[in-house]
Amino acid sequence: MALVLGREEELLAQLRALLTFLPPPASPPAPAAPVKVESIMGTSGGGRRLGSKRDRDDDSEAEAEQHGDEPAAAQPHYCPHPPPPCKRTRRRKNKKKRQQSKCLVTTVPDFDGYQWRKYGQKQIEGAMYPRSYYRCIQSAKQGCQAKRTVQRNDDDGATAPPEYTVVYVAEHTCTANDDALEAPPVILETTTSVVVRAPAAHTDPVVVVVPATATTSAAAAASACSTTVTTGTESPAISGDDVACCCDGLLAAVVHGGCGGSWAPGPADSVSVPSFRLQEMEDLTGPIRSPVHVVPRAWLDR
DNA sequence: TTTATTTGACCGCA
DNA sequence: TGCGGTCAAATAAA
Repeated sequence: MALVLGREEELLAQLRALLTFLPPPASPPAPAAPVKVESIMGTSGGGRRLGSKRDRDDDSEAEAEQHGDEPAAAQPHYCPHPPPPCKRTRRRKNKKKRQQSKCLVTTVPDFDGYQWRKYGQKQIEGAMYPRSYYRCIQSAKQGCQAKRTVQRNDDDGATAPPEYTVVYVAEHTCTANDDALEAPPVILETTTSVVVRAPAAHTDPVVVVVPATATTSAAAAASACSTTVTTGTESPAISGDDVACCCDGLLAAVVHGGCGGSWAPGPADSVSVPSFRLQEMEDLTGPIRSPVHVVPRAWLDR
């Protein structure tokens, strides 16, 4: 028993460490701004210019205008009226130095409590799937520097649900979304149950993090999604038997990798989560949803 | 009209 | 020099 408690504490510590990039434990999670239920990349946008804007000379103006989106603090060296030595006066803010980052492998890349806006996508050398680049949706309003990249892990398509490697760069500096406290966020009301897949390839424990109110048992949590959490490039130190605990509104379950093989995919393993359903990730050919649909703790307490 | 996404070009770092 | 990250016009959806 003491052993289990110790593991819980260990898990808690790790979760907290991870969640420093996510909603702060003591304060309401930032998420929450009313989000659109549908923000599926594949259904909107899609425009693409034919010519290169950089062939034009009005870049400086556009750059200056664009600069308004970024916080002054984020660009301490930016001069509002610099002689444009080149077409791009605004230079990388976060490329020069490696920023602190955290890596997370998950089947639900959007399930992190924050809203993100995609600003780029790129096919990475040697990667089967393109990498998507997101920044915090509060970057414009509050100058939040948080960013993340989402890339589907290479697989032969045999694994389902697909796993994504999410790398968080820079901590959120945005405060809890005020709007979120004024109006409830829209929770995805997907009616599809989450089909549990046996993480056959996993030997590491699988950490599942879901809102505490979403399920009543760790097993359900584990069934809701499978998320392997890693910090940096290191494997989590989590090990051991199934553990369930509550962590600031989050219910976490650690499922030893060995149990994965015992999970048989199929309808029998579908789990319906009352009042909170995780969104089933669509096939990778589909878009990666940007907005996150998570119940802020403030809402849970109501 | 506003908002969000797509996507080729640009640019810095390794 | 190549790769990865970012920019921003174009464009579709809301």
